[in-house]
Amino acid sequence: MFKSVSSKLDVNQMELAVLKFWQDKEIFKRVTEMREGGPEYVFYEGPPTANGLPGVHHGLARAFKDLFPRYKVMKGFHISRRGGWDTHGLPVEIEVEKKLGFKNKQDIEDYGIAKFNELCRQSAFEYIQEWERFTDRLGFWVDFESAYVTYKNEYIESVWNILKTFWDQDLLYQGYKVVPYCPRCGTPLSDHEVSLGYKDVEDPSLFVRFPLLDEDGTSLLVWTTTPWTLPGNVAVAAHPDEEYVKIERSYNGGTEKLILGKALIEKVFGEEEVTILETFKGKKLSGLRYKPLFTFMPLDKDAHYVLMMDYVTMEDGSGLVHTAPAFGAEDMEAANQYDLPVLMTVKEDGTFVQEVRPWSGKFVKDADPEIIQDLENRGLMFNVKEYTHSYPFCWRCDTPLLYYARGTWFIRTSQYKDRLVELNKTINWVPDHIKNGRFGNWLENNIDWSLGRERYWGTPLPVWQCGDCNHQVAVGSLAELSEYTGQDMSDLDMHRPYVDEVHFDCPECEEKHKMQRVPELIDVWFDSGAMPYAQWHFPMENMEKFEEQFPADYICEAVDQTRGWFYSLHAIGTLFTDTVAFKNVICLGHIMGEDGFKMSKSRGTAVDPWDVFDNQGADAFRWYLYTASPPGNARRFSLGLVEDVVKNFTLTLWNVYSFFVTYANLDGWKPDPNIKPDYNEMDLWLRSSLHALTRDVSDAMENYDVIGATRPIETFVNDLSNWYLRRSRRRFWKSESDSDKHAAYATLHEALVVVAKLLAPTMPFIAEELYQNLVLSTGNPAEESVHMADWPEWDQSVVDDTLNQEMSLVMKLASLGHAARNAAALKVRQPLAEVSFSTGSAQESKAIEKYADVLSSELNVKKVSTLGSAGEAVSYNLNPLPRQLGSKYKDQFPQVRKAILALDANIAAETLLSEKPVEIESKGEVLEILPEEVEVRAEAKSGLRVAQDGAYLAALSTELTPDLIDEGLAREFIRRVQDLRKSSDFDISDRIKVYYQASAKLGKAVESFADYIKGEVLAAELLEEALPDNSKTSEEPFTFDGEEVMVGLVKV
RNA sequence: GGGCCUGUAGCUCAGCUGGUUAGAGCACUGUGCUGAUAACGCAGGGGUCACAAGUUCGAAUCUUGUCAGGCCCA
Repeated sequence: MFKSVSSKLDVNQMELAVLKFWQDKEIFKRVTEMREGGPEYVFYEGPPTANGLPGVHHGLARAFKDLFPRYKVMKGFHISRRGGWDTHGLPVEIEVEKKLGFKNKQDIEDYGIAKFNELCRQSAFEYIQEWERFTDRLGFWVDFESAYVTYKNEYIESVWNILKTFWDQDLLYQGYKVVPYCPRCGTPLSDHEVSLGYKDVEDPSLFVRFPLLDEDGTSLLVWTTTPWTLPGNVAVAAHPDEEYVKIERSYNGGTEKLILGKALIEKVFGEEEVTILETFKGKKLSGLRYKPLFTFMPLDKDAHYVLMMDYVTMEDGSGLVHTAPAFGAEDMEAANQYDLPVLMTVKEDGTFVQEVRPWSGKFVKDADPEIIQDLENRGLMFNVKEYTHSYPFCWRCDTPLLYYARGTWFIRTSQYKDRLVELNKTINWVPDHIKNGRFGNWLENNIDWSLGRERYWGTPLPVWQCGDCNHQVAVGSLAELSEYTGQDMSDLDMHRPYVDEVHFDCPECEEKHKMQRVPELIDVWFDSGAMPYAQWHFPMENMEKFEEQFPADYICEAVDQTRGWFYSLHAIGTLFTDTVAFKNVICLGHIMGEDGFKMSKSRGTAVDPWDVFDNQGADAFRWYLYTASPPGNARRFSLGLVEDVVKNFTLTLWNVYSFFVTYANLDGWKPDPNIKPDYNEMDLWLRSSLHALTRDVSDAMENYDVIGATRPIETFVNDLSNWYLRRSRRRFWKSESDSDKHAAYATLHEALVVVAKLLAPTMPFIAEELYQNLVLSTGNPAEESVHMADWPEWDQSVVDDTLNQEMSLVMKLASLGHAARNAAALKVRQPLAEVSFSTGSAQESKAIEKYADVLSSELNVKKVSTLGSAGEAVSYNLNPLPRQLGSKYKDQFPQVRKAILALDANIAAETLLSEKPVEIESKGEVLEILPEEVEVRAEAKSGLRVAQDGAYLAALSTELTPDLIDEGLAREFIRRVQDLRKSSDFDISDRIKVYYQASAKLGKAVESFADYIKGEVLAAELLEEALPDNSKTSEEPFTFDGEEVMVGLVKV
């Protein structure tokens, strides 16, 4: 016996019971243990930070993370599924700052770094219980007990080891990075902070002459909106492939020559007439030297010439870009590429340095007018205008931000650019456009990884510097640090401020205790990217564990991680171990609110994941995420959308399942592998579909194609329910227990069990529920959980493509039959004498005969036939197929088409239907048109009711004989009795006596179909008598087709 | 401002290397079926395939530009 199943499903209750089962039986643990010794499949958990509540979007990532490990385990792989927590970084600090009401870094220093960091340490795990509860309820199996934590000493020590390795290879260096900087607060701002403070402001827009050294009277015309950066100028940038011109114009009573971008002549000169002397590519300007505007600063490198940069545009300005490396990111890039000097003309407080004598001590923006005046005086100013643009201000103090070069630490990733690109080519990206698009482009334009952060809560940069001779050493472990200090450092808390208190003697100049750690922490992305190594405390221990768990077979995060975790893993993998860190990656799009915009509380589009869990359940939540859109796309989300999954998929499956269990229990049926089922055509078709489904889902799983692994199951379950089961019901409830019944049960049981297994990775709860009842309650030997079972194999010999095609044709013809009935206003309960079908080809017509039984019972007709080529009932027309003919005849297609349509359709159709070609004449040429190049469409002549779709046609004879009418009445009668059985709460198998009193015509019909009626409604007797008092009856008589009847039922 | 992605029915999505009058499911209306079904079948309304230009015998599909949304970067 199977556990009896209600047709009503309480999803939440069912899932909670499954969760409890997993817990009680420690299924997750055992699933992992039982596969020990199997091949290893490696999954990395991209560590979240538990300082906020998990939301729907975390559900998305976790649902996708869970899928492939569950699948691979069923394929026999062993998987660790180790969890991890990201605990460092600015977001954690900001949360704590908010709580304490801090405004700036000074507040933190005043409060005390030790106390502050302690709060950060706690805050990083503030919602860890919520995360665990959420993860558990979603059914994401990940091992929290062994989870790695980025703030642990072992973790940090591994990170130090990697950095030390880089240091030894000269990959770690100090350099400049231009950052948005508030001169009043004395601090750089994060991108997030910068984006808070954009305002439209008016700034000067000036065109300045840069006179060429070797060509008197000729100047480069250079544009800038920040005059204060001009004293820092070291070069002018031009685009190598853009067109430039040298023009001549009158000036000061004589003439002058100016060089600028060709496209910008009008913008610059307006109405003024100028003579173009020469046009050339920017390349030609390369290396031209000009006279520096200012010479305040000493130069330690070559400067003041034209260089080639691709970022130069012809959008505005002059096409010649002033370059001051200290004050622009692109400028700094140029400086690195061309080895230009970096002139630090401005102090940290935003005033000019002493060397810039005329404006020394003046705030740079205030010096703008004086600089402009100075250039005017020297005849270098071409013109000055006002210019409105958007410029960032400090969100705290409203001071205009300066882009300003700060000293910081870098990793020389750009040196490995080619290798980064090369290794990326071996990674399987889903969707694949990320590989060469977003991620690939980012690698192609790789710049050195800016590693330093001037913050408090994070992994400290393990570089110590001598306060005397500036000698630096990198420290790769606590043991090394112990050696330097001569003290046991193994208990040191490696965070600030403790690590900063460690001093030791300088090995170079032997100054005592002069080695002091540099102030920086490292970018928190380095923490997460180091996770393949640091989670094992590699290389201090677990060497073999690391080898086994590296690289990852599969990782999955949202698309915002391209430059985050995906990059940090890849960069460290490439530089540290010269391999990829992951082989397959799914890059998810984000979750949107139901309006298609970012989910937002204020617009009311935010969804609490627990509402989904409690109402629709985790399975439907997951299924929606897998099937709604391709993984890389942004997807809309609302409770209603998940509800649709429950209604359309879960409940359909559940009802098939509950139908099966109900009847199997009634019949005492259980699977018996020793009985070979005697399958009928429907069974063969279903099994063929099932095995094809298993094949397709398996292939999709292997290719990380989530849609391909899910949507076909939906289609299958729909066909299972609405075609196989609907057409097979009688086989289950008929009274004989014959081999046909057994075959039906065996087929349905096999389908449900296989579907349960196919759903195990995606809908782990309902899969378990089905498996437990359908497999384990039979007592046959089996694994204890569907997740311990092996992934189903498919049998290619069972897959019959012809059968599948035939059946879909039959479905289509049935559909047309219904349409014809509908058009004739003849309800299905009214039997009809005959239906005829026509298809476009002789081949397809064979299926009509083969499946005549299915069609006749589905459509309630006595006879099924094929519309003959005799042609008495139909005429034909021809439809030339552009796909075939177009590609064959190209631009001749229109004429060919015309010629085909000009043929006598009936004659041509005869030929084509007998699979012979027809000839046409086009432009004097005789062409042979093949049967597969033309679709033959039948059209019914009069007297029949038809429905048609393309070449397919159903023709219904609508004539009603007295016998047919009586049978129709009998069926109406049956329908009323069945409704009454149901509303009287009789059991499906109850035998009854039927009493009735009917109007004359109906009474006669019931009498003549008495045996048929008794069989259908399980009646022992059918009596035209007064209704007994104890009978169940309807309040009113039933009326239909102008007849009337009272019915009373008594249980036997 | 740059890169990548997305835009097809009220909603969620298909539409393969160009091929007739652009499809499915949900929702809506009508109707039929049912001793599994919260369902299902059939029919109907609902589309300038975001917009514009181009290539082609033929464009939702290819090219270019514009607009809107998303993410990342500046």
